[in-house]
Amino acid sequence: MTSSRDTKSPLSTSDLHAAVSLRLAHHDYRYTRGRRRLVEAILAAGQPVTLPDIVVSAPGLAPSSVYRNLDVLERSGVVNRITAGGGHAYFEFAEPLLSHHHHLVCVDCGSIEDVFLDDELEASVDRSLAEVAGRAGFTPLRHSLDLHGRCAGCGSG
Amino acid sequence: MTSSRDTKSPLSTSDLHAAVSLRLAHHDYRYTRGRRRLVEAILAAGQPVTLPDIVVSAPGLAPSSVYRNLDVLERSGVVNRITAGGGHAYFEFAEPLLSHHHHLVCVDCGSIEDVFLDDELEASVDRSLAEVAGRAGFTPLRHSLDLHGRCAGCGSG
DNA sequence: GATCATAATGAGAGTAGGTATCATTCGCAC
DNA sequence: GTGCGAATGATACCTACTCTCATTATGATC
Repeated sequence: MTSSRDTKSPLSTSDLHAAVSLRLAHHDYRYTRGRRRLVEAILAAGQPVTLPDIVVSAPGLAPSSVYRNLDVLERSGVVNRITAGGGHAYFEFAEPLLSHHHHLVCVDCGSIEDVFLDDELEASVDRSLAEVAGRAGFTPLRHSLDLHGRCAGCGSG
Repeated sequence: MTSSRDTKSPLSTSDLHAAVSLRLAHHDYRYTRGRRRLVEAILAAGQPVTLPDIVVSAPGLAPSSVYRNLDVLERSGVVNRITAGGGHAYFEFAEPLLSHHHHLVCVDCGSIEDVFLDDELEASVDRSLAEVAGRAGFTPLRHSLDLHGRCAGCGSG
């Protein structure tokens, strides 16, 4: 909302817009008003959001355009799509725009929360994954490490 | 295909059926002929499969019943649903029926391959996740650690 | 083994998240 | 300002999946 920094993002808001603009330009996309509003809606949420979340928080945006632009942003490496099953896909900023992190996925309500692990663990995970990937002739791009369980709201049932 | 053991599964085929039967019974479900054929189709595949995979490999099974029974098997803890985005969901046996493992997910063709990491790394991952989960009031059930990239077939393009 | 209550089946209709279409509008280069 | 290609948005469409319901199978009891 203000210029104060969220600890999760390594970029200031204006740097974020600059980075998004650069990435879009690199793929011959324009950073239009609608796309800027979309980026700001995702930023304002501060956590992974669904299409309904976005449309509700930014009522001027047409759903069809939001779907198309989320796809454009994903192709450009601006956002990541998180498909946790069930209902809608979730979207959040991709890695260099948001620090590397993981998710607490609630199996009851489907909500997704970001969490951060220490670098040492990340390094050993990457090392191990690179090893098994190499064995399978697989070219690694990124890993996803998510914890599935019940969020504080849904209780331990 | 035969009675020889796949290193990925800790159970023999007959033990698998017994375990499935037990889990279904525990949820007041019957282990019918159709469900047995479904379990055998997943077993024969030896890797995560989609609904079309199953229907093609076991043509007698009606899609609507397969969908329903995959849901029953999932509720009973027999299979896990893997939603990697894109098209169909993938299914494979759940943890105690299949050794704990992770996935190489191809971002091009969507194929999913199982890989196994050493226990020490798994333990430190669980430890770290339990820590951040506790901080968020989150009750952990299981973790998913998948590597996204390009499979040997799709190349490093 | 026959009976019976109940669960499972399967064909088809229905739902929902997401995509494609296309006429209109906008953005940027000149 | 003009012109051209890209972006927009309303709507139609697609498809993965679920629901419905009449029929059939299952297994517990006798």
